[in-house]
Amino acid sequence: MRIKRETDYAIRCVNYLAMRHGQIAVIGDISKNAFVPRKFLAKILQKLARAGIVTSHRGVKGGFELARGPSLINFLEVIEAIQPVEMNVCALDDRLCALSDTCAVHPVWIEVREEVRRVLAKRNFAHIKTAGAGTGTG
Amino acid sequence: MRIKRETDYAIRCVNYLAMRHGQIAVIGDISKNAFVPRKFLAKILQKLARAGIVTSHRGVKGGFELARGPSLINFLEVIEAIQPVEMNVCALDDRLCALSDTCAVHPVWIEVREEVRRVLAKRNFAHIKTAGAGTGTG
DNA sequence: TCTAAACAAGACTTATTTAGTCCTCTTTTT
DNA sequence: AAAAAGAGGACTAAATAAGTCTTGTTTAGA
Repeated sequence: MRIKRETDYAIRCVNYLAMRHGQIAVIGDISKNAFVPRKFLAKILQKLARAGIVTSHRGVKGGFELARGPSLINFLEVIEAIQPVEMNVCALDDRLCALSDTCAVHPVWIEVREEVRRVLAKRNFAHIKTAGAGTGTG
Repeated sequence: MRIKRETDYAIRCVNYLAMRHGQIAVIGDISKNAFVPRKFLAKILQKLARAGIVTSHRGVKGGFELARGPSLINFLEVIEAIQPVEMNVCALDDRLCALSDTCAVHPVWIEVREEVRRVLAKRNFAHIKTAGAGTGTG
């Protein structure tokens, strides 16, 4: 049970922007500092922008910045900007499992999913200790 | 972020054995009732047996049964018999990410992983309401 | 108003993982 | 010894993940 690499990249990217909150950063800059492949990062930033987590500026002097303060952005939203937190398919959408109606385990998956989402929602980007150099992968 | 189908099958399989705790069930029987492909289920049961969750009996009159009472088996162990709970790769093993040492996000993934594991460990197979017919998928 | 520096977006490609099947072997009861 | 189980490795196909490529649009500034 693992997040996608893309999601890890998104978290690191947001973390980098959080460290330089207030400044506009260009894709190439974020790419180098968060160690994310440039082209791939461009896609990720688009998703974060659509989710309202970052703001993009086009044109010469363009780039990206956080849409809000780091303390107002949590892990859950960043993750869900990239991929759903499902745990089990049925917990996200009953219709994806033919047996949900009668299944005794189904309600447990629903509960588990909600608890996990709460765990993720508790962490925001002001919580992260920017101790020293670190921007690296997790 | 999702468990594998195989893991879902394992949970349903253990749940079925929990419902008929005390009896030995044959693969074909479990397969029909838990709606898991027979050959695939055989593999899953091997993993559950190696993990000490079920006991296998070979030969004629053979089959499988729970190794302990349903209240003594939790979601986490069944899941981890099939796949690790990682969240992010680095949270399972630092060495899988070159940047773990300096990464500011790394410690957060470690915490999150432990909390998620606790959430899963809280659910055991006595907790599951076997209300009516239900054995279906989640 | 032209140009260069940015981002936007969809199509495409490749690698990896998942979800199984198949075949052969061993064990155990009758 | 025969038949009914499980054990285990090799193999395959489908799905998903991870990225690249190409072309287009926006904007600041000379």
